Amino acid sequence: MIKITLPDNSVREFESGASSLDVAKSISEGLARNVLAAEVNGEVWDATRPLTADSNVKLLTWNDTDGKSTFWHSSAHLMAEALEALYPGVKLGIGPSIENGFYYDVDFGDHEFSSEELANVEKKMKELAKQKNVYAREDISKADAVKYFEEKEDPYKLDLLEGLEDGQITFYKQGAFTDLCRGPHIPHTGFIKAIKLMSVAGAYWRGDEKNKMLTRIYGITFPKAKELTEYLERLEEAKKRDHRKVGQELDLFTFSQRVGQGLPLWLPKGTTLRERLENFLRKAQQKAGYQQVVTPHIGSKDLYVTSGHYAKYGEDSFQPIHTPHEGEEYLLKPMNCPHHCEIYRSRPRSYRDLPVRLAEFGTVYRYEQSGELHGLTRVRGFTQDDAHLFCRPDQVKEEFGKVIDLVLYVFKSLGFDDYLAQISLRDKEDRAKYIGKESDWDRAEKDIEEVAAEKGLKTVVEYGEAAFYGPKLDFMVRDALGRSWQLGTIQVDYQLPQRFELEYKDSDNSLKRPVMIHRAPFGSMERFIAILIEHTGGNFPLWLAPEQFTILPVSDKYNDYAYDVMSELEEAGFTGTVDARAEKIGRKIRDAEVQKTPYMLIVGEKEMDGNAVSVRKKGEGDVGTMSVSDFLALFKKETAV
RNA sequence: GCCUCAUUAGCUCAGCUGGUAGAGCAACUGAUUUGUAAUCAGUAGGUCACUGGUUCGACUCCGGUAUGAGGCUCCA
Repeated sequence: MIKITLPDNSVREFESGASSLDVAKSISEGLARNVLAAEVNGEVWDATRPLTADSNVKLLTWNDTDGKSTFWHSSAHLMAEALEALYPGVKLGIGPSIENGFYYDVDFGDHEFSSEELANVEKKMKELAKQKNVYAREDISKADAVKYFEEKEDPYKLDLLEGLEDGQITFYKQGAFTDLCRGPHIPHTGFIKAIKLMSVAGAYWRGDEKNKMLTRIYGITFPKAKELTEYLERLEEAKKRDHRKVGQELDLFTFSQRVGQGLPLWLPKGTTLRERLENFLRKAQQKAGYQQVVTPHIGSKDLYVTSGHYAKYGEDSFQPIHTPHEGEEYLLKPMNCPHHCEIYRSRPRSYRDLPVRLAEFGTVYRYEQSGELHGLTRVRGFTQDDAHLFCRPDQVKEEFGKVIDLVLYVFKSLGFDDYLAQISLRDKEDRAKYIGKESDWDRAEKDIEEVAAEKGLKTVVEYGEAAFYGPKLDFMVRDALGRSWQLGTIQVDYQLPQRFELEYKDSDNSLKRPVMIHRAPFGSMERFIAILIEHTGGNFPLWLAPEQFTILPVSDKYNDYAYDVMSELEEAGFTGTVDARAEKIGRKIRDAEVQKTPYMLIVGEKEMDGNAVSVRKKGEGDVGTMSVSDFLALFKKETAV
């Protein structure tokens, strides 16, 4: 007999060889019907795999992340089975689960697989799912595995096998399909009730562009049809909120072929939104002791040779601009830090001056591969809400902590409540891609980890995600649709101060080297606004809305009064317009609603006589008539950040 | 940059297997003076992304280029 300990610490006894599924059955049949996999001593196993020793068992269902990923991984196998049935001779690459569903990379040989064929594959999958084929695990020797795939002439699986050790290789079989797979899998295909193949895309074998391009088929599956419907509805909602679409509808920004790809043009309303955000941050930074600076959009090539960026990115950047006669070379600035370093150097600094905090909404230009460009989230010219903090080594932790406070204040003010801090450290093996002294790195990495812990941040550590000059703390926020975005970043840097020979006179009269902290709470204005648009669906908080109110006169007899009210509101610092068109009030309301204007003020006979406005709130409707001064008070209260 | 797909009026989209284009909204003109989500009528607007080719004839078929979309790779 073996002892199985469940998460609630209860212990049950079973005969050796019983499976997690048997454990589930002993609790309830209903549970057994929903068990997809089990976590056995911290490792995810097939629910059907025999337990042969005392173990801690956690049963995994659809509600567990690992349960879901097992479900989707098994779905990938199901799709592979359908593909083999429909397209004999296809070669299979890898088929993992992903955040939303799964994919399988397939080599169709000469056949060009088109998205129109997806429905057919889906049908076959449904057919196979109904057969409730069991996913069977089998240990196999490396030699036998190689033999199997040699006979099948599958170069990709053979490639994978090369990296595996004998004795650790398993096959999984369901129905007529056998795959090299570590597992685990759900008990049988019958669990997969709702299937949707989403799209087809190209993907290089092993993600290396030197390798052959395979056809990647994305799909998603669910244990219930209703969940698939809900998922598709969420996708629809995301599509509706796409910042590229909303940006066009609300006249925020545009692109022009003539200007160039990846170079956004900000329209008046978008500019207002952007300036409101900048002013908000400027104010917060002023309070936190930052000083605003302005630097040019280009800089001598030498500046970037000094910073080390030219060596690393020169080839993959916009190429230098040459002066006509002197043969000088300038680069469009890809970042602001070198310029800020020179500002630091502009005069001798004392230890009493530090920290020096230089902030700039600095526009930078980076050559991004054409295929990478995407709306406002990935562009070639963008503005960073940048700042560089020059401090003494003993101030690093405190300064870093203050930056965290600022970033969190920004998130809170803008309604991003769900976030995670990612500590980005060096790659554990490949150290060649980083510059600077080992001891500096060690210290910086340690500082970041400590401050994050002291601030009580929810963190994850990612190795290999550091910048080439130092470790980072990146904030990942989750938006209203549950999608995760990387926003603000804070980076510790010992390298640039050294390369630029930055110094300060310490209390003992010796020259010391300051430490730099790079930080950007928004990241870039462009990207942040894109995320904000999708987070809010274009329904910006009142204090950010480009047009905060529209005054709607019932007829042109009241236009003069409408303009009077507008002046009064504008004088109080708010922005809006009068819709003076010869349209009916219903039409004016509709247009203001479509433009997502937060407040509509309807004025006619009554209002003019009483120096009042009828207030209509977007999405809510009529909220009654009030005097202009009462409305102003309400407005002021609501725009306070 | 690579793979796949797309590009028709300012916007959203029709246009069957080749016979040079159409709607709704927007714009403009006129009428209407309007009370909480679209007033009516008229006018104008397109080298069908660009560029080669096949054809008696190309929006339609084929090649190239540009731009966009979904991926891959990349991201100071």
